[in-house]
Amino acid sequence: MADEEKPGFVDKIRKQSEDFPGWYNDVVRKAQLADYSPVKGCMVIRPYGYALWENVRNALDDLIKKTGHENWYFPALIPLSFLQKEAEHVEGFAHEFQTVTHGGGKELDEPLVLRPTSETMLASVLRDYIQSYRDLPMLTNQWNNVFRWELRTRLFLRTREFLWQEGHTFHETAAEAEREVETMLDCYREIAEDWCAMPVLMGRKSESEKFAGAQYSTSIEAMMKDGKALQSGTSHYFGDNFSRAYDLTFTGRTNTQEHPYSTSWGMSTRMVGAIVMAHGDEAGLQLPPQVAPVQVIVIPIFRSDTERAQIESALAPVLDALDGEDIRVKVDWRDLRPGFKFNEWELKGVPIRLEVGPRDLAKREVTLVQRLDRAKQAVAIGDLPVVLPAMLGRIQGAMLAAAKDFRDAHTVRVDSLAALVRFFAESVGFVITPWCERPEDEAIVKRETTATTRLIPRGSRVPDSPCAICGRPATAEVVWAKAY
RNA sequence: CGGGGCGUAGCUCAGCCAGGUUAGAGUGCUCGGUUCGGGACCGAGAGGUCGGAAGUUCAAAUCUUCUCGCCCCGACCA
Repeated sequence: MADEEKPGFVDKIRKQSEDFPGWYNDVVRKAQLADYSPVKGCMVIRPYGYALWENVRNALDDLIKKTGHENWYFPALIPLSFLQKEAEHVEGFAHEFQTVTHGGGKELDEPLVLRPTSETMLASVLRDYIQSYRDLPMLTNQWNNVFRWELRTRLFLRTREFLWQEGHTFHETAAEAEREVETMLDCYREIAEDWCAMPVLMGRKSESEKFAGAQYSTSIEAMMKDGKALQSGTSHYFGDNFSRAYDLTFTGRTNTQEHPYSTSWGMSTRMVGAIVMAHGDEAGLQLPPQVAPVQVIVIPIFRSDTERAQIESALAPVLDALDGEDIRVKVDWRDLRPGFKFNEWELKGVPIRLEVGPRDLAKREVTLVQRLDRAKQAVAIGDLPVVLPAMLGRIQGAMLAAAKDFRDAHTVRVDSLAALVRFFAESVGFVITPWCERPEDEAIVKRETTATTRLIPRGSRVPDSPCAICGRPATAEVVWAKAY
């Protein structure tokens, strides 16, 4: 019998193995990450979920600044005409617009669109800020909310309003802009792997999957525990598409009018959903220590005020020391039975539980339990400032390794359409094939399997074998998956 | 927007097919007591426009029509 099935353990959520979407909803809501709101398609991000997002956000914000970018802020409302200048961009986004048509009780002369993304606003404003090659590169970022009229919404994964950062940069040369695209994709990989313990594939999107208005898009793709892919960050190369459409020019080194090359890149609150689906199990959420709002939950076990006082005084110096180690510790003093608290904090995914009661105190010890496998171990109180950071580090590493093993175990290479169809008929995961990059092939595969191309891995070589779908000469290796 | 499912207490649901006292259970919540190392137990209590509207009927949670919302699958998408 698995631990999860024993009486007494978390059983208030649907089973991940039987109903993955139901499990996901239960975990998000019962771990108090988010809830549905009175507004269709929009969610309330609750304190625990927001704290998780803040940890991801802060790590990414540091990286963004370290790589030379500055934060700023633009309006949430964009004049409709701004959005209509770049043909491909409008075509891609127009059906997702949510529009403000009235103000002060009167109809506006021009409708204002709630930003689905801010390329058009940036390009319009930057005409004033970019005059000379000396003003470049302009490396910017903004943290904001964006609005897209999604037909089918899911908490964190797809909502009509979501939080993200959108980076926008402008460069003198195409080569420099393309390096920027790579740099930021690397930042996203770092956030995903080193912070969220989520291994990702990196690479270029196919023509049909790219961002509307981009010359090409790149992304990181992670595998969720149901074998589906989740695009977890994107970095786009625009060439001079936007600067031409918005008549953005600068005076070059040879006194000629030139169009800057631009990029944009984004990572959103979707990452919270990714963490849930990449690490969660039958007992609920499982959080990587690096981003866990609470890394160590202390469950004091006592029956009398005297016992409580003894625990308090034993814990005080330890809590001070852990604070010095920057470990996020919380003591759950609530008047509830320990077993109840064990379950609740497991559901909420806290990496380490520290139990301390009379039996432990008698030996000057505490009991540590890892969320990962419920492994228990007694540790001398004085050793905690050394043991806990090391244990958190090991858990972080183990979670990344487990996620990578899972992905590898669900990744296959095939060389025919028949094999691809068979795989998705009876299995889940990533399939790598040679491909000729014709969109017709993507349409065929989508019709037969509902899977789509996720990306052409960075650094992958042109295969010798022909396209798995149509037999024409292959120009790339591509990863197929069912995607969120 | 197509297909399927569901709206009854904060949450999970029973009751509906075969209309009929004052609409129920578990859980959660409040109070009291006993408890406390894996979701305790006993007792008392609060909590409901049965999603909404119209219709049929002596009588509607239950039947009919319309409508709104939510979930799942698909199309669209971070």
